[in-house]
Amino acid sequence: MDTVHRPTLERSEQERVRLDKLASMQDAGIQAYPPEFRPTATTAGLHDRYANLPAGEDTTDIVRLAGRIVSRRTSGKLCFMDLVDGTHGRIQIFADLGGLGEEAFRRLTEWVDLGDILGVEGHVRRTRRGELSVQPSSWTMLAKALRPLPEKWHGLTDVEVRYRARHLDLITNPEVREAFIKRSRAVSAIRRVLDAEGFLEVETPMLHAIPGGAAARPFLTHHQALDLELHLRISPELYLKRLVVGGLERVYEINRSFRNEGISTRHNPEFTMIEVYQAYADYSDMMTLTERLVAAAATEACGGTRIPCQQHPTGFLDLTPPWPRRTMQAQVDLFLREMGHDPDALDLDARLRILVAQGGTVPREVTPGSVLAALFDCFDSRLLDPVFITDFPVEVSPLAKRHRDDPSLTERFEVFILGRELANAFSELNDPLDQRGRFEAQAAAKASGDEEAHAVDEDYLGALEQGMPPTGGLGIGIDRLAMLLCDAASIRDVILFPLLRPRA
RNA sequence: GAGACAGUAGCUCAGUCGGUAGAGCAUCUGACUUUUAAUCAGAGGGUCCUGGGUUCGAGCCCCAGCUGUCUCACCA
Repeated sequence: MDTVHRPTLERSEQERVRLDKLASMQDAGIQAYPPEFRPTATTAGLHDRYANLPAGEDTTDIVRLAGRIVSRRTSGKLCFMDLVDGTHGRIQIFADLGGLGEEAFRRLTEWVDLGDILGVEGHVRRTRRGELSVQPSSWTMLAKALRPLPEKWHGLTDVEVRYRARHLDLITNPEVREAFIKRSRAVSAIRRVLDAEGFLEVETPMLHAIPGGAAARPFLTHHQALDLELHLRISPELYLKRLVVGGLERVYEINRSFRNEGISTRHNPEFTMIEVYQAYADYSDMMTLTERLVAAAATEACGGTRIPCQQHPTGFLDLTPPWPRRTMQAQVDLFLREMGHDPDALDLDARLRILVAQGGTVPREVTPGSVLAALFDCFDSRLLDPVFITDFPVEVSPLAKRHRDDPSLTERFEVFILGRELANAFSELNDPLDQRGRFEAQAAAKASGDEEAHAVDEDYLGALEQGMPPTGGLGIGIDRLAMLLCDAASIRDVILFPLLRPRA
């Protein structure tokens, strides 16, 4: 923890040494933080360009290279350093007395510490031991590091410090950097697919007077000038559908949403979703869209749709479309049969008893639909391979359109992978009177103590009354998708700065 | 919100039965012009998470607190 929180006046021995070196540079009239250095090469670029340079071979090619010094080996009149840059290659700096001259070499060994950002200019060569190197004729301190790096072999392992001081984590642990690059690639692949299909990326408010679009406890905040209680959004859904009413027939938002709930390996209070709305589409269109988006993300981030996975018994996770589609009823029947029950012989009371025996949450209002959903929740963690669970009961789906063949169900699905919900989608409810009725049922639940129930949103109802075309809507958890692609056990491994309690 | 586990040098970690605080890397000094976890010799570096308690004596035992991790609950 000292790495993170140390009063600036209390310096460790190593920090005092570095401050002394800084002072010594300043005494010599040399800037430790100069304004400019233009590299002409990158570490990865040099490895590409000189891949075939034989060991022991020298070139006359002069390059300017900049990056962080992560390792150093001095040997009398030689000094080997490893320099790392943003392309995340590693190039050896082969500094010698002959190449630098006496003063520059002495200053190098005197002033340069592990962790400093250095610029070097020199020629490219490959050493007899086969290490591609730059032999500098000059060097420039670009940023003196006043704190030491974590240990070179074990790196930084203390998870608390890794999250609080993510910069150290990124410098030290290459796999961490790789994970965030994968996440970024996945998101840009999703953008490319949607942009190519004519979707418009939009931004909607994060400050909501009425939090809607999901069942969740919101964060509260306050606007001074308007003297207004506001909530951080729990979902952008209702605003996005207003845009569809307004004629923006294909929209999406990659959004940060906020839910005032517990923190776990699968939950961060602020998290990233993508929501997509497409007019004149329904939930089966959203299923194929989900498959396209996830496949594109996996291909871009991992090079394919079959990816390594420690949590899967086979060691792999196959995301290749198409994925099976199964109604919630059929899935629950499967579970019940696995337990030795005959689903057709179970009445509501019997199902309720099984629910209680399984340790499930008994719904506030016991109906066939709510018990079905509660039973499903008992077992959903078993769904490892991608599967669409479809046709949710209307009671638990206040924003989804009723099923065309069964008004007690909705045209809704969720995608489960590794026992976790990855996506949630439906044919959007565009019947304003039905929607009003659903809101009122939610409001009644809220009045009887359900803190997460939906409130009646008159502005949204007004928009629906204007007429929303039949629309398919889809939400995908980006953090959870990133977890899959990165084979990460914790959501904190794919969120750069997960929420932690502040240190005093 | 509940339980289990953890916190010792800049980093990674030992620390026996309660009896002077340890190692490796890093740092400092010295040697070395082909090293790459470089090597060799020497040195410095500690609020043992915090606060109480027990004890002649606490890194170690007890209590409380702080922070984190995991599991559970709520949820995506």
